[in-house]
Amino acid sequence: MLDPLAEKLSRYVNLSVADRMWLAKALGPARSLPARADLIDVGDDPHAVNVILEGWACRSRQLIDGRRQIVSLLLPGDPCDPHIVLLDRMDHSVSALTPVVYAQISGPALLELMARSPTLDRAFKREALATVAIQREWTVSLGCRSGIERLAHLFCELRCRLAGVGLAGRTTCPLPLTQHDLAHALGQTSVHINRTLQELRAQGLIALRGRRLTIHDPDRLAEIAHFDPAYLHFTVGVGPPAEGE
Amino acid sequence: MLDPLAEKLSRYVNLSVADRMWLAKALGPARSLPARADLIDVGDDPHAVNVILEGWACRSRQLIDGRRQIVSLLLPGDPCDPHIVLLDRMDHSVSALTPVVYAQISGPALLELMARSPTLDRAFKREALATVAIQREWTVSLGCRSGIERLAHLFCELRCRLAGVGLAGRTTCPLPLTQHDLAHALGQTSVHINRTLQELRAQGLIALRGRRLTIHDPDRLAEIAHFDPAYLHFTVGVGPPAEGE
DNA sequence: CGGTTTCTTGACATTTGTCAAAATAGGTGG
DNA sequence: CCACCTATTTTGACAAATGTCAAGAAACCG
Repeated sequence: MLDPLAEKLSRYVNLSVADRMWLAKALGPARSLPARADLIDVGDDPHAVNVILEGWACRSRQLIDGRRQIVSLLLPGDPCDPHIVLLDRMDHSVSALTPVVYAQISGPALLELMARSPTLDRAFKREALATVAIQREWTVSLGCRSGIERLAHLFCELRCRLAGVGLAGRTTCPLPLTQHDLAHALGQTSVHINRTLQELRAQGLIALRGRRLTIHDPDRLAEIAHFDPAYLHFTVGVGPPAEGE
Repeated sequence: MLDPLAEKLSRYVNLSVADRMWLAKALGPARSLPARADLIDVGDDPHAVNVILEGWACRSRQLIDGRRQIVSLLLPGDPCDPHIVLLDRMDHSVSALTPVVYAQISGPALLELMARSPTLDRAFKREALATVAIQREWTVSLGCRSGIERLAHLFCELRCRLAGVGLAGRTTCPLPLTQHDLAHALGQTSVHINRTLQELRAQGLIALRGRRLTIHDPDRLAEIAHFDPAYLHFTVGVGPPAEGE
């Protein structure tokens, strides 16, 4: 998984060897961040696009009384809004949930990239559209799925997205989130998440141990979740399933 | 309100007269749609960008068991994802909540527009970023705001967005949604919305009659809602408040 | 091994949903 | 302008889902 970004963009377009090369060259040096640290904070002026290379991060917002909502999860290969550079002020923060390795693409480098390769241009645009679609799907989850459905849906989505960058098998993937994190992402209490997880386990649908998720019955889980992967817009087929880490 | 799109884009950049002209020329003929009709349905292949000129529409998703979630509201001036043309299949539908007048910008016309004017290019990109930011804020609302806070937040947001296209005053704006619509947008029951509305009225914060919202105490409403308009990213000031309709 | 984080449990409170019906408002044809 | 029909809003009684608080158990980390 040297280049999860290229891997991810490959789900949207067919990248040429040259595209991959340019992409690699546009990426700045790898940087590391410990868990819980911020990549960007609310109010910062974003000057580059961050790309997650290893580890998990999230976008989150905090209300003044302390309530916190994880608004989206960023997995390896995920760029943070290719056009974010156009904004003057972050309206949310991006922080590491696990230790994270990331790299930056500067604004000018990104522009050059997209000018040079129409394919990459198209890839970034599709990626952005898929990202909004995911955001919409989260809105649907929070708006009208029950506790158990939300959890099931999130698990289906995460497995799919990770599979898209070769980090998940058909029935298993890493899940380095605490129940507290899950609670913040799904708009519920960790206590309630805990009970819902037990329900899923009791029904023999999943196992979750040692930061790894195993889905025993993918079809039934997807059915419970009302999960339809169409919104991920993976137009180019996912490669051979690696039972990856 | 001849050109709500130009008005809206003016919140993100300073449009030149030429920009406005090109914009007007790129827009296809105005089309009308009765309330409840679909502009686009799930599964359709989007071939143009729809721009709302008059009336309100929404993006929504429906689960197989009938549950429905309004995922976002489209007001006059709102374009539906400038790059949507790149997708092959809609993952949600866009439908009219009131009678709607809209126009289309074809894919090629949009590309030409953005090639000709860097300002317009920038405007559409910022508009897209602001749209995602709104989607994120809805995620926050559904994830961690209570019934009364959600309603308050939505009202604050709608007034601001409408003011951005000259359709709202400082304390009043049209609100052509039924309580049923509000319920679908806020992930609650219409019965509960009804009770929450009464609570807001009882506290002397708002009035809502005849499809028009009046906010008696904007500051307190914003405070209750934890509303901070920063996420709308209106970087260019809103013009003189019209007590418009 | 000791300390910290994460997970689990129980009893209980609160919010929100459900169902069903009545009241009101709005729209249309006569 | 009235009468009637339909869509919307409002109410009440009750059920279900989820949150709160507090404490103990287990896992993880150095």
